[in-house]
Amino acid sequence: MAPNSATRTLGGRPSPAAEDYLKTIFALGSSGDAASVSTIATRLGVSRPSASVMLKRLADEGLVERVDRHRHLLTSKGRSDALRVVRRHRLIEAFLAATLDMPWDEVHAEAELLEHAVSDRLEARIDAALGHPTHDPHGDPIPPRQGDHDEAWHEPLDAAPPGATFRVERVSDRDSAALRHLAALGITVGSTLVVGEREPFGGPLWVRVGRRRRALGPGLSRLVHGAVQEGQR
Amino acid sequence: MAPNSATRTLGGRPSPAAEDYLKTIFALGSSGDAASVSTIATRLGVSRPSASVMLKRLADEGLVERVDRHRHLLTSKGRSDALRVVRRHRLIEAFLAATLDMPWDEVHAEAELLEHAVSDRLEARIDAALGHPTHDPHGDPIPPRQGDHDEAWHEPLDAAPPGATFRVERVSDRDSAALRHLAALGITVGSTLVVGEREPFGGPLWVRVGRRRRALGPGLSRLVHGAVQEGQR
DNA sequence: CAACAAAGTTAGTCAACTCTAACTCAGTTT
DNA sequence: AAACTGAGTTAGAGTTGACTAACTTTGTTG
Repeated sequence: MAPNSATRTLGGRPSPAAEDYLKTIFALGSSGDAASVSTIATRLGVSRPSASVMLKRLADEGLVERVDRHRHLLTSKGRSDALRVVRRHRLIEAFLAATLDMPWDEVHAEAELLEHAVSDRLEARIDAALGHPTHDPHGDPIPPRQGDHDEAWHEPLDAAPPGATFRVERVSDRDSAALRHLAALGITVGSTLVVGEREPFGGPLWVRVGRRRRALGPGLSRLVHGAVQEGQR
Repeated sequence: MAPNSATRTLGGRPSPAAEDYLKTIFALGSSGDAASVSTIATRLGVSRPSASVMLKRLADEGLVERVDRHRHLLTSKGRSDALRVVRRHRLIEAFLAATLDMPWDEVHAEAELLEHAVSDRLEARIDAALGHPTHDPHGDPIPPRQGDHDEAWHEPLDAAPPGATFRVERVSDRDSAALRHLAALGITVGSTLVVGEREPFGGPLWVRVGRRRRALGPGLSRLVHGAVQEGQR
C-alpha cells in the first residue's frame, strides 16, 4: 500500500499492453509467420486499427521496425524487451508447476496474467529457487537474463517417419485442451513414442506410448515437437 | 497469449485501482482512522481530487457509503470485495515466504503488485497447497473465502507493563525497514519478549529477547502487537 | 483493364485514471 | 464579523488503450 509501489518497482518496463505486442511479434518471428498488422491483431484479440496504432507507437519508440507493409521486426531493444517478458512468463510457469503441482495446461494462462506484475527481484528469486531452470513445463527454453537466446523448435511429430522412436522435447502451450488431452494419453515432455502409420486424408497418426497404442488427431500431432532417436532416421 | 485472457479469468472484479481504494478504506476502518478523502488520497499517493472523484464513483456503484463529509464506510458489497483483495494479498505473502523463503520485509511489496493479477483458481491452489493458512508472515489474519472476518489487533508492545512476558502475534507490514530491523533483533511473529523499563520522553523501550537486551525505538515498539502471557498482567 | 477483396490507416469516440488550478464550504481565529 | 485555513469539489485537460466507421492502398481475378 506504499505510494507508487507499482511504478517504483516495475519502472523502466514497457506498459503491459506494449509487452504483449512485443511478445507476440517475437513469437510470430520464431514460428516463421509474418508479423503483419492483421496477424498481430488476431493473436492479441484486438481490432486491426488498434494494432496499427500501437505498432506505429512501438516503431516511434524504436522497439519495432516496419520492414514492409506486411512485416514487422523487433529492433534489438525490442527483442531484448520481448525476451525479458518471455523469460518472466516461462519462469512463472516453471515456478507454478514446481511449487503447486499445477498441471501444464493451466500454467500458461496464469503466467499470462502474472508476467506483467512480477518484479525483477521476484523473478531473480524464482530463478534461484528453481536452480536456474533452462526450460518451462512445455519444454520451451527460458531465455537467459542477459545475452542471446535460441528459440529453435525441434522436428514436429507430424514429420517423423513411421517406425521411428521419437523423444518429446517440446509441446506448444497455446491450446490448453490439447495439452490436457495429451496428458491423458500419457504424452508429456520427455516421453518416448514409437511412431506408427498415418491414416490418409488427414486421419490420425498412431503412436505407441509405452505398451499402448494411441491415436493423435492431425491437429495434435503438429503440436508435439521432439527428436527422432539416434540410428532411427 | 489467448485473446482476452485477462478479462476472462479475472472478470467480475473491480478494477485494480478500485481494489486499491477498497483495500485502503478497509485498512483505515480496521485501524480506527477516519477514512476521509484526504487520508485515502495520502495513503494511495494520489491527489485529493482524484480520490474525491473515485470515491464518488465507488459510492455510485454501491461499494462505498459517504457517512458524512469526512467519513467513508464500505457497504457490505464493498467490504466483501475488499476482503477478497486482502485475502489474496495475504495468501500471496504466505506463499512467497513459504516457497521462496522470501523475508517478511519483501513479501508485502511483491504482494502489492501481484494481488490484482492472481486468478481465483490460482488463489485456491495456493490456499490448498499451504494447508489453508490462517495468518500471513506478519501475523495478519487471512480472511476466509466466504463469511466474515475479524481484523482485531492485539495489544501494542508499547502498552505492555514492565516485567511482563509478551508474545509477538502480529507486526505491521507497512514499514519494510522496520521489519528488517526487527528481524535483525531476533523479533518476529511468535517471539517471546520480556518487557523492561521504558526510558522517559519518547526514549527506547528495553526488552529481553532470549538472553539479550534490545532497545526498541518508540516508532518500532508501536508496530509490534501481541499478548501479555497468562498470570503476568 | 476493371472490379473486387484483403490489409492498412485515419478520424472520431469512449472509458478509466490521473493531474493542476480554481473554486466552495465549514469551522476556527482574531 | 472578517479573514484565514483545511477539506472537498468542479472544471478542464492529458494519457493510454481500446473501439467503429469510413477511407486508401494493394494485389488478385474475372
